[in-house]
Amino acid sequence: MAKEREQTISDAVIKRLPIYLRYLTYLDRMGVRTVSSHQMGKELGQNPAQIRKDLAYFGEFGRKGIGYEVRYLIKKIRQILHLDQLIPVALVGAGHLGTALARYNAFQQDNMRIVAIFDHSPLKAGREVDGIRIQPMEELKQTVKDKDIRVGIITVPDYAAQEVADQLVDAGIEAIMNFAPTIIHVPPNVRVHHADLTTELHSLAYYLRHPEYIVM
Amino acid sequence: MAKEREQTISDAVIKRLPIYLRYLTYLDRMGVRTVSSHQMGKELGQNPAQIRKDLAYFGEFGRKGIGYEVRYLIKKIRQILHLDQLIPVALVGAGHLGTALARYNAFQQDNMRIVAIFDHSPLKAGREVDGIRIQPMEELKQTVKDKDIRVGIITVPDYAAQEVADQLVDAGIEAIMNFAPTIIHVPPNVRVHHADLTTELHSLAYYLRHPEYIVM
DNA sequence: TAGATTGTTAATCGATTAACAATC
DNA sequence: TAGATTGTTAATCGATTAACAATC
Repeated sequence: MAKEREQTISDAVIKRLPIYLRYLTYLDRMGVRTVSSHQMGKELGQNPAQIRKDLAYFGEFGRKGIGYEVRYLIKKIRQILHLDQLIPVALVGAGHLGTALARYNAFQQDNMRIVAIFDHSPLKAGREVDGIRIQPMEELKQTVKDKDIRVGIITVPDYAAQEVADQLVDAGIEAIMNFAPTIIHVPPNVRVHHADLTTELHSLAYYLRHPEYIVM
Repeated sequence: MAKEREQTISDAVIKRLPIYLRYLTYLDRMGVRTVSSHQMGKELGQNPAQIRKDLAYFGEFGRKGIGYEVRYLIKKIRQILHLDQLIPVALVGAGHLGTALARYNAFQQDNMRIVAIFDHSPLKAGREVDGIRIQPMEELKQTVKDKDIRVGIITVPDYAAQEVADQLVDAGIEAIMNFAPTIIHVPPNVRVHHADLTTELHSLAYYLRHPEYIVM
């Protein structure tokens, strides 16, 4: 039933799946059993055809005339995203942002679990964040191996980000989420997502009304 | 010289401008005077033609045969993004993530300045974060008016996000950056950017190698 | 001058949306 | 049965890239 012929699927599609998943999880909590692409599209601000097409890349999950069974679709999307298995995550950089993310509940959900925290500063090593001991950078490689860590989150200052990325790659990490405000370069077999908080905020400024100009 | 005929410019273009700006600022700090679209593209992983085209929407900033003057281009991009004026920002939700962002240096740069922090909890009201007093929600509307606040950052839990968004809109805010893991709905004259930390992380899982399947 | 690089038009590529037969 | 809704193909739309004349 499911198409296992993985034609490469575009990033845009993959980025939407977790959004669908989140809404479906909400519906499930509300006790809703089935949902149509139309309903989902309305709530999420997306074209229903797009939602159907996105899902259809991976199989036939719906029923004509009925819609999608919420629980079943949740299960399927979790499978597609590999969120049906526990994914151990390492966080590097125990500053304000790093510790906030480690404590951030929404972040610790859905089987992605921060299981190790590293920091460059000897002052921080030994402290705990949410029950996880902060380790020195020297222990990164071994810990990644021991705990089977597959994803790294970078929350160090920009000037240190590339060096940390190199170390994560060297330790055998498969994917990196970078919160440092700089572009990092990694080999093609490692996936990087840039969570660009600053650029996101700055692009917002463009859309402000500008009363100081007379616009006509 | 600059085209003031604002054909609507696509979001994709606007989102790239702060990335250019950041790199140019770095170059300036390094003492670099001019840069070509080719150089920029190489560093930022982007097609040079795209960079030239993006910039050309707003004017002729480069010189044929030479490239772009770094300082001049910085100035121009800052103008385009309205970052040449101080933009007062309010942050709502003084939890872990909120306080971390308020203290986050990269966030307090480039004329976007968090000038007020609000929290629902009476326990938090009165405390300070980085010299800014946490105010109760009741004071939001008046403070937004008094301090001419134009942008709101939402860092409350998901279930509270829509309510906070409504209050920000009611107070006359022009743009919202939403960190709560949920979609919020606002009138069309208000701009919302979703900083979707969780979905970003979850989509990363898709790209992990999956040794448990035999892929052929 | 020769080489480099812009700004811009044209070509390509990819993503979104519309439409509809199939069917619950 | 009639109405609803999927999965999918075709049409549209938009964004990216290539190419090149202009020119520093």
